[in-house]
Amino acid sequence: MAQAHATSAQGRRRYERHLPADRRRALIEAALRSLARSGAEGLSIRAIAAEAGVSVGLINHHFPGRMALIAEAFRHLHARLSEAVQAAVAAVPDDPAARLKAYVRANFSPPNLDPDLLHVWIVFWSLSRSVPEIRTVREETYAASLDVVESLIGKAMAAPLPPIEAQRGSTRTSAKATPRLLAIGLTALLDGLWLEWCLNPATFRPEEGIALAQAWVEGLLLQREISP
Amino acid sequence: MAQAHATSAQGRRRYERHLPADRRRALIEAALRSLARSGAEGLSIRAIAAEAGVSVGLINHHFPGRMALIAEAFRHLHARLSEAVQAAVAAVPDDPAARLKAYVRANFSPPNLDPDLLHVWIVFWSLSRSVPEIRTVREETYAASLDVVESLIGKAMAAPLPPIEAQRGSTRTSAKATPRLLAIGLTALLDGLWLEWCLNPATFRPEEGIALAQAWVEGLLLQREISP
DNA sequence: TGTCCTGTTGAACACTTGTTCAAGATAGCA
DNA sequence: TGCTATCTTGAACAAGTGTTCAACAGGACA
Repeated sequence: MAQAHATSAQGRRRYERHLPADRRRALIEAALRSLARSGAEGLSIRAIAAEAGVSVGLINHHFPGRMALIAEAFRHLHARLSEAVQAAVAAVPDDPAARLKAYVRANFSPPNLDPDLLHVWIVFWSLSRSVPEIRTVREETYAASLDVVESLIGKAMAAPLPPIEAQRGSTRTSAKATPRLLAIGLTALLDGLWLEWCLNPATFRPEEGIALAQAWVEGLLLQREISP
Repeated sequence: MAQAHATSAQGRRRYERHLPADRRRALIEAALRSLARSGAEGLSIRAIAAEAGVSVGLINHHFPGRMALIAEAFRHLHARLSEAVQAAVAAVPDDPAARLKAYVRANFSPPNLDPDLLHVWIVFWSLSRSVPEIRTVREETYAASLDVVESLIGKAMAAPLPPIEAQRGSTRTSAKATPRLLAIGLTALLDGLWLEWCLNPATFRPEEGIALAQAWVEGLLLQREISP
C-alpha cells in the first residue's frame, strides 16, 4: 500500500495542516454533526473534536472558547437552512400568493424536516438563556427569518384579489393586523408544528402539517383589502 | 433566641424527618424551582438538593434515580398548568365558542406566560430524546392536552352558527379537517407563540399573541358546517 | 425513660467537563 | 537541503457530575 504522504520514519504522518479558514469551517460542521447526533451531550469539546477527527486542544486554538465555535455553528446552520427555503421560494412563478405557499411548504420539507435538527435547535434555545453570545445569534437569526416572511406576506396582501374570490362576501373577523404581526403568527404556527412533528413524527403526517399552515395562509389572503 | 426544637447538646437539630410522601413532593417542587431558576444547569442532583435544603444522598433514597424524580416533576408541572387552564375554561359561560376562546386566553396568561417555564420545558424536550422515561411523560402529557383542545374544538364546531354569521357568504377554502388535526394546529400555534414570547418578550405583546390565536379560532368557527 | 425503625447525612468513588500550555510535527520557503 | 512560522497534539489541572453506603439521629412507640 503506497503511503503517498508518509514523511515520518515511524509510518504515516500524524496530522495534516490546514489553512485556518478551512479548519474553522471543518470544526463548525463537525460541531453541527455532533449536536445533531447527540443533542446536548454533543456540546462537549471532546465530542466535537472526535467528530472532526482532531485533538481537544485544536478548538481553543481556532476559537476563543467553546461557545464562540457554537455561536458560529448556529449562524452557519441558519444560513444554510434559510438559503434552502429561499431557493425553493424563488423557484416558483412570481406570484405573491404562490410564493407564500411555497415558503410554507419549504419550511415543512427537507432539509428542515429533520428530527435531529430540532435537537440542535433545542440546544440553541437552551444556551440562548445563559450565553449572551448565543442569545445574540438567536435574535439575529429570528429577526432575519421574520423579515423574509413579513415581506412575503406584505406582497401577498397587497396583490389584488382574484376575481372569483372577490365576488364572495366579506368575512373579515379580526382587527387590523400588520404584516409583521402576521409574520410572527405564521412563524409561530410553523415552528410549533415543526417542533411537535420532530418530537414525535407519529402525531401527524407532514402533508397534514402543510395543510394546516396553508389553511392559515388562505384565511389570510381572503381577508386582504377588507380593512376599513 | 428560643430553640423550640433543639435536641442536640451542640445546638439546633440537624434535620427534620418527614413522611416519604411529603418529602417526595417537596423534592419534586424543589426540582421544578431549580429548573426554572437555572435551566439545564438546574438538573444536577446538587442543585436540586440545595434548593430543597437537603443532602445529595436523600434524592436517591426517595427515587430510584435522578431521572425518576425529573419525570415525576414534569408530570406534576403538566398537571398544575393543565388544571389552571381548565379552571379558566370552566369559569366561562357554557358556550362552546366562548370556552374555546377562554382556552386560548388562559394559555397565554399566568401561570403559563412565564419565560422561566419555557426553560423548564426546553429541558423536558431535550431529555425526551435520550431518556425513555421522560419521552413517555412527554407523550402522555401532550396527548392529554390535545384531548382537551380536541374536545373544545369538536363542541364549538358542532354548535349552530349564530344568526348574523349564518347570513354571510360561505368562505370555505380548506378541505375537511378533523377536530384532532385542528387541535394539533391550534396547539402548535399557541406553543410557537409561547416559545417565541418566552425567548424574547420584546418581540410582541401578550395581547397580540392572544389576538393572533383568537383570529385562528374565529376563522375556524366561520368554516363550521360548510363541508360537503 | 429506653428501644428501634428508618429518614437523613455527607464523604468517597469513578467519571466527565473546559481550558491551558509545553512540546512536537508539518509544509512552504530559501 | 535546511530553516522557520505556526498548526496541532495530548497530558495536566481544577471543577464539576451521579451514585453508593456506612454511620448518624429523629421521633413514635412501649
